[in-house]
Amino acid sequence: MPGAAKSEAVAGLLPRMSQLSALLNRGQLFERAATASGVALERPAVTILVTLATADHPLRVGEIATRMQVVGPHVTRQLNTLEKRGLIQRLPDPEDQRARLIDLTPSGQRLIDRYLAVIDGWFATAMAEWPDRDRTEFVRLLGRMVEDLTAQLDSVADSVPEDGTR
Amino acid sequence: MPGAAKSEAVAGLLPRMSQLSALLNRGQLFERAATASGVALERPAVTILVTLATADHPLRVGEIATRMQVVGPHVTRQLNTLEKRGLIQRLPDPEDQRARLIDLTPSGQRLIDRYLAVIDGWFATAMAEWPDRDRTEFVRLLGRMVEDLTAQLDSVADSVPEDGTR
DNA sequence: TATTGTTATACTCTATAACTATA
DNA sequence: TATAGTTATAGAGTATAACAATA
Repeated sequence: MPGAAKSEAVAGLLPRMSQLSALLNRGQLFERAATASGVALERPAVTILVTLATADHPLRVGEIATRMQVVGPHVTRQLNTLEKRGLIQRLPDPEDQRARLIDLTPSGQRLIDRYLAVIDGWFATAMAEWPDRDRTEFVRLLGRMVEDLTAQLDSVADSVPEDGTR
Repeated sequence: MPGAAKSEAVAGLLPRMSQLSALLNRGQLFERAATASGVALERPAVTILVTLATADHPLRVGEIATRMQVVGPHVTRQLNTLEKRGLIQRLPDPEDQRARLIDLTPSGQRLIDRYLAVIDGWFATAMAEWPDRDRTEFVRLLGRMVEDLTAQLDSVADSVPEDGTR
């Protein structure tokens, strides 16, 4: 049987990941960072700005949705708000008249830079006592975990067609 | 200035953590595991069972809420469903007549064991190619990150009393 | 006919407010 | 008077359905 690793090693992984997730979603990481950086936007809107800032080039609506793992209409609604506030702009995509390229305005870039600076500062402080090597390793392993877990879930989805096993 | 670590090392941490969180919340880790293990419950209800299973002894309602980082009424509502289905039971707390101790029934224990076995199996498969050392390190560092980030956010909350800075 | 994005609507999850019982 | 839990209600976040425009 391939693919089965020691299960004892991974016991306790789900609770930890859930806690981390709760910290992001309800532990007010967002809320407090927004306050501390003077950002008066809802969480989903900020998430879009973070996605755009991380991409460093304009993204299509569909691409934003994929990266955020949400559906298109959700992105559209947030973009409407962000556009009204002058934080993003919808540009025509020269390669496809149906699509739009979403880009940060200078004002949007400044805002999200402030926000990310606060968060990164908190992360840095939280890990201040860590050995350098642990910091590097954690970022690396976290990235790999996201990749491998995504692939694993995709393969599960493929092998369980429609209605599930039962 | 104490507490400031290299910020370059932590750049990219937020996107990764967000992705992991999205995988848990919307990437259908839960939904697929529930299907694969034949668990017909909503996500919040399963989260409570996981919390109880991880604790290995009965918990008060308030303690469940704290561990899940949610408020009391949310827990109560889920418990009502779980009790009706015979998966948990409310026992009197001998030390305080106001409190109740929530415990898994044998049926609830079996159900959550099946569910956790599926998830742990997926985690193990996702990390099958990892060196043993990386697996261990990841679990350790993830645990420490949760601790340290929680402490950091608490200290931020303390230093920003009511209305925030601006 | 398939795809990109939008609008309108509905659902899931969690919080706040008001209350009861015990400390 | 404060605390543990419950009930009822409200809100935030995201999904599904129906549609328009371009490919």
